[in-house]
Amino acid sequence: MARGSFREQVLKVREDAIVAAVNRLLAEKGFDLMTVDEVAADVGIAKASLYKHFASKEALAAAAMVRVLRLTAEVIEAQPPSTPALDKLQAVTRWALQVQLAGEMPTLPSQNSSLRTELLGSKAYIDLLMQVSDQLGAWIEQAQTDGAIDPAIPSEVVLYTIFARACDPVPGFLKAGGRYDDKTIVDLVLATCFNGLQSRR
Amino acid sequence: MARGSFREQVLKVREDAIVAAVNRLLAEKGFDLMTVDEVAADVGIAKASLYKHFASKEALAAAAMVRVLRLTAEVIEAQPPSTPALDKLQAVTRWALQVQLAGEMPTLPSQNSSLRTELLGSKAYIDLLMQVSDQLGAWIEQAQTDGAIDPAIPSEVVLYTIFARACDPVPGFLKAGGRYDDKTIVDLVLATCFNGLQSRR
DNA sequence: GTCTATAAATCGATAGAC
DNA sequence: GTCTATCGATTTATAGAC
Repeated sequence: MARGSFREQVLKVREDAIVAAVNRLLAEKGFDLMTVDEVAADVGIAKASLYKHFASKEALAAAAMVRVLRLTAEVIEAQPPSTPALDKLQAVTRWALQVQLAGEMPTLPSQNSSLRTELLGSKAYIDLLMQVSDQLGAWIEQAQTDGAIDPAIPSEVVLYTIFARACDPVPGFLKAGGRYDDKTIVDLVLATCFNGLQSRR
Repeated sequence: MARGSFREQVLKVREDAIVAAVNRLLAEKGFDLMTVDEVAADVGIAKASLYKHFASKEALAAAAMVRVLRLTAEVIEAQPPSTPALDKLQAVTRWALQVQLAGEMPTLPSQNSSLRTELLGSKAYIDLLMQVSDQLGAWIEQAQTDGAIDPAIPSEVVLYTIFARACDPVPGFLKAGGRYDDKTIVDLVLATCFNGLQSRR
């Protein structure tokens, strides 16, 4: 049992390294431009070895998405219960923007059908996605009850709008411009998202 | 001259058909998943003939982007001068959301470097991009002077935020949900963008 | 300029030895 | 499980006849 467990741990460490590499490459180049050869080279193993761990390129991407959803769930759970719902939502959104700005947010093309199939077939992915959505959804409705978030906006729209910050191109544009540091960019985008472009009087 | 002009017109019609097909395919599948074979089949000509009109796949994409920028410039010019700047900005943003929702907004991966090179090397693209940016930028600063748009937000951030509505995934998600018609979706996303998620009191 | 046919390169995936 | 070597399919791009 001890040797089996050790072996499993070695395996897990290697698979973690693979998923981390996939995560980085997905964030850098996206799914279509990421090649399995690159992933193998990045991890330092042969491509055939990689396919002993993951059945396909789509499975690699799904594993990276599960990883980032797990991190998201952890950030959600780390929010103090006494905090107002709006603040929790902003904190999670801020975290997502920071991850994206750090070049560590994997991005998937929603058009790719083979990828969609793989994701929808992954129980770990679906379960985590529902868990995250449910928790954020509860906060959204609480914030709307509080009057902090506009009750006229369907909670579904609020959820999608927050989710979309993870692949918002605006932070990248502002970073490329070089006029603002990361914290300022996050503050600007977060404020634009929650306050809107129009003046508040 | 007349025959030459006629020939040129025939050529132009064919090239317009090519660019329209590219535009549709870019909107549907994105640059990486769009193949030149598909474009040729869609237009109804051989692939080799296509390459007589455009030098590369990147050149095809650039032509589609020039097309949509031209349309954008037309929409901008069609705004009545007496309209308040904020209303003009909202009208243009609304138009972009409608085009995207209709599946006619070409989308390019900002990560692809060969594509970036092609776009930056296209004078027509750069000129139109600057023209559109300058006109929108002037309206943004006017709206900030009016107090309609928050003067605390750098105009650059406002511009990027409006530009980003052209590739916002939220309209597509809402459409896939099937609970709202196109006009409602546009209204919701537009309101979220300009008013923000938080309540206005 | 349009076609058929094919070159040239890339990439996902696998065979088979160790 | 890891490796080397390679298959098979796809895709961009071009050659050459008409």
